[in-house]
Amino acid sequence: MAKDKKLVEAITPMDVDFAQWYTDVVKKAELVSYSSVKGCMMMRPAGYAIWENIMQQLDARFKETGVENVGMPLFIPESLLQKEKDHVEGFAPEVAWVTHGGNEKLEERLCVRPTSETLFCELYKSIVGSYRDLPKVYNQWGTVVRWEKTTRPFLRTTEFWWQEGHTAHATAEDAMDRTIQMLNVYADFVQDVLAIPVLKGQKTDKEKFAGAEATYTIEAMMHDGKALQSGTSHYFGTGFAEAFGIQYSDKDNQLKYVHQTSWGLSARVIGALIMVHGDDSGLVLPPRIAPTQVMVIPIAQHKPGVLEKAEELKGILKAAGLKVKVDDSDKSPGWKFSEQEMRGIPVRVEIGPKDMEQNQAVIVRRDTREKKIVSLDALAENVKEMLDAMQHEMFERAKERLYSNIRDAKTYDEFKDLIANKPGFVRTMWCGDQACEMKIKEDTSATSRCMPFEQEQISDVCVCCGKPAKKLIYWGKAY
RNA sequence: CGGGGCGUGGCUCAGUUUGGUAGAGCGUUCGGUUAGGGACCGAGAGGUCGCAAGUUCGAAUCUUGUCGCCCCGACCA
Repeated sequence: MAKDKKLVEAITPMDVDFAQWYTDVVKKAELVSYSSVKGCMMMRPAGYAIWENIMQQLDARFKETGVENVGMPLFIPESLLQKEKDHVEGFAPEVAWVTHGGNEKLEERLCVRPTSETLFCELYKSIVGSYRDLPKVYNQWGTVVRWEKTTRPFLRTTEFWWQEGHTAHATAEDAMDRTIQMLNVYADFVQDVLAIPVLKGQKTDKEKFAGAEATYTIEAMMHDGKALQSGTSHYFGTGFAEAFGIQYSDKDNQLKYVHQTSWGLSARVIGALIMVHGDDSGLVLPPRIAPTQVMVIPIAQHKPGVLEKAEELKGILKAAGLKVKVDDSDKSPGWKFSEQEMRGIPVRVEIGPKDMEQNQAVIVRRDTREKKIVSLDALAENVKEMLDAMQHEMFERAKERLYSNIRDAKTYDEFKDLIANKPGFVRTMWCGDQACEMKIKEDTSATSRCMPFEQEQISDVCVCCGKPAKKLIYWGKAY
């Protein structure tokens, strides 16, 4: 067995420099390339295929709940953006403006959508008149632009891929139900498919979406203990409806404002996939999201029959419903192994002359590197079993890491010590006062992540000011 | 927007202190040998040194300006 370092010489080890490790993995797995516009990334086939799988599987889940897809404009007139006060204040600092069409200066400048609440409001105003028109549960897949100061592939880019759902309902209850329903869709998807455990809860007023009455979030913990907000669902009440005049005639013949929601999940979750599951050899993809689940690697492929056998195995595995490729490139086997590992392909099948003599193949699991010699007659069953075990154990491992890195603090000294010296989240009681939130951020650079739905009383007083506690809340350093 | 770093073949970089007309490794192309953890030999292709102005007989190197990127902080999915 060769020295391990040879396998990964191109990737900076996580422990040495986590940020550099992340960048290396993104590049070596060929997920993206940088474009000539700062913060705009070009998603390459390996990266886009992951996003395609996310879109397909999430979209299917949306549609089961009655979501309909639409396509909305890229541009928003300044006047439209400005209709909701909190919203425009929140987004104005980071929008890109179009001032010219061809050579003509525009009478009114247009912003490139940073999010599309205002556009959906414009649409709903024109198509909702009666309670019979409700609810409207629309979603769009697309990109938006936010002029970020600093950018990193997937985690924070100027233009990013996402979906944004926007709904209008007759009652506050219906809107709130939808808000929570979509948060649960996100949580289930991220946990079941991406194998990333999340904490569900509500954002504080300080952290909530510009224009929302309440924001709910799923928070994931990266390998370095930092938080990544991985999906959000907002309850708007009638704020936008009042600003945009979206009213309907109810059964009682009264004119009423609609109650709205919006919810979004972005390609940022690919960053979470990398930072939750990746290791020093590169990406590790959960089988359910991997664009290629099995790579068949022929050994000594020039020898008669080897390539043919590899293709035959691919056929068998495909017939069993798996996504399979054969690496028939003119590289050495060692190269191909490393390549498969960097790209995070869950299982590889090694097939060479020695195996063929014995009607067997070697199958290797990406996350644990567990090797198994299996009879070709039972190949598909064994590979499937391995994929299932991997999916399951990846989630369990991540969950174990998440919960073992959440610590309770009752006093402020304890809190500061934990934030400074331990990776992960800290759980405390909080008085609900924004002043304490600001002080904590000032003192420790940690921000509130969420107030979990399952509330407990772990102390009677706020960890910061000592006043009576109102909420159990998670804190952490965030991406 | 503050702090730090960096712009030289596709990539990573050396050369800049002391000015003399551009180099290495990797990749790539062709030919051959190899093959169970990043194989090897031989031959080739590929660069107005980020951009602009200046100093000089002569600038990758010195001066001034400018643009861009990366990393760390303040804000966001």
